[in-house]
Amino acid sequence: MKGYLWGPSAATSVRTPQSGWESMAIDAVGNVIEFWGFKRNQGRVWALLYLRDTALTAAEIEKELDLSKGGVSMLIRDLERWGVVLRVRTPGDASWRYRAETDLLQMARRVIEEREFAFIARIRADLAEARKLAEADATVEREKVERLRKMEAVAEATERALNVFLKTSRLDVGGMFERFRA
Amino acid sequence: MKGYLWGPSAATSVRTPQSGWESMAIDAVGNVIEFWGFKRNQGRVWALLYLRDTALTAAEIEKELDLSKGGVSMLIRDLERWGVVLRVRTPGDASWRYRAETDLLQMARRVIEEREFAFIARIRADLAEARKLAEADATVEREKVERLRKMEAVAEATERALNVFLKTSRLDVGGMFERFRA
DNA sequence: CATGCAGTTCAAAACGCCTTGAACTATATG
DNA sequence: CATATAGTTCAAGGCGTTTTGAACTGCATG
Repeated sequence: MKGYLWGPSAATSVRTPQSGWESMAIDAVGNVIEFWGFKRNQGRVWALLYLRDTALTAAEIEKELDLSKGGVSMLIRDLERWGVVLRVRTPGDASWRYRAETDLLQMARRVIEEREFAFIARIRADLAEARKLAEADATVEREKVERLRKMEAVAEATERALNVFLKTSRLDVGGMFERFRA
Repeated sequence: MKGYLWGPSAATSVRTPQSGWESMAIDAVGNVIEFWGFKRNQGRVWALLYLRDTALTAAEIEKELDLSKGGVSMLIRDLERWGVVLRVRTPGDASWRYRAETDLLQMARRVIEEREFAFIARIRADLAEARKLAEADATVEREKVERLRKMEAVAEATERALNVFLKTSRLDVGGMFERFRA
C-alpha cells in the first residue's frame, strides 16, 4: 500500500512479474493470518513461498513483496521458529533459500494454544480471586457474588469455545497440507 | 492507570470506594471483551453497571473508571447500540442513568457475526477470484492452481471454525443471563 | 586476511487505534 | 427566555505495534 511509485522499471530483473492473481492470493492469505492474530506480512511471506513452490532467497522475497531487508529477516525468523518455513542451503549458492514447509493454520493453532489459553486462564483466575475476596467480605450481598459467578461463566465459555474452535479447524484442514513438496 | 493523583479527597462524595475485588473483576471483563475484539473500556463500563446492578450516571461511570467525559459518552453509545446497556430517566433527576441489560457474549456474537463473517467472506472471494484468473491463464501450471485451491480451503476452514465457535459460546452461556433485573 | 555479500539487530519513524478535552449542542428548570 | 448542567463531537495527542534503514556481524572466497 505504499511503494508503488517506482513500478516495474528497467533496472531490476523481475523473475516472475507478480501476475495480478498471485498478489491477490498473497494478500488474501495475509488477511486471513492477520485475522488469526498474526502479522499480515508473515502470511504474505508464507503465501509467496507456498505458491511459488520454490526456495527463494531473502532478497527475492524482499523484492517481490516490497519489504525491507530487516523486515524480511525478522519475518522469516518468526516463520522458521514456528516451523512453517524451512531454511535450505543450495549447493552452488552462497546465500540461504527459504521454502514453505507446512500450512499456516497448524502454526496458528499451536501458537494460539500457547498464548491465548494462558491469557484466558489468567482472566479466569482473576475473576475467581475477585469472587473469593467478595465472599470473604461479609458486607457484600449474596446477589453481587452471584453476578461475579456469572461473569466467571463467561470467561469459562470463552475458553471452551476457543477450544472447540481450534479443534474444528484441526479436523477441518488436518491432513490437507500434510505433504506437498517432493 | 493515570489519574490517581487527585485521590478520594473531600470535594467528591465517592459512593462506593472501589473495593479491590470490584476493580479486579471489572478489569477482567475488560480483558475478556478485548479478547473478543472489542474495546477494553467497553467491557469495563458494562461490568461496572452489571456488578452494581444500579443505573449509574455518566458522571459516576467517569469517576469510577477514571475515564474522560467524551470517552464515556462514546462507550455508552456503542453499548446502547448493541443493546447491552439501557438508558433510563429517573423521575426527579435531570440526567440520564445507564444500566446493564444483557450479557456481553451475546453482543460479541452478534457483532462478530456481522463483521467477521463479512471479512472472511471477502477473503474467500478474493482467493476464488485469484484462482479463476489463474485457471484462465493457460501458462499457469496445474500444480499452482491446486495450491490456490488449498489456500481457499484454509479460508473456508476458518469460516467454519468461527461458526462453531459462535455456536458453542451461544449454547454455553445462552439463557444464563436471560433475565436478571426485576 | 581483505573484500564483499548475506543476514541480524535495533533505534527511530510510520502507522493505526484509542482517549482526551475543549467547544459545541440539547435539555431541563426557575 | 436565561442559566446551568448533561451529553455529543471531533481534532489533537498518546500509545502500542510494525516497519524501515543503517550499522554491524558472520561467513565464504580469492
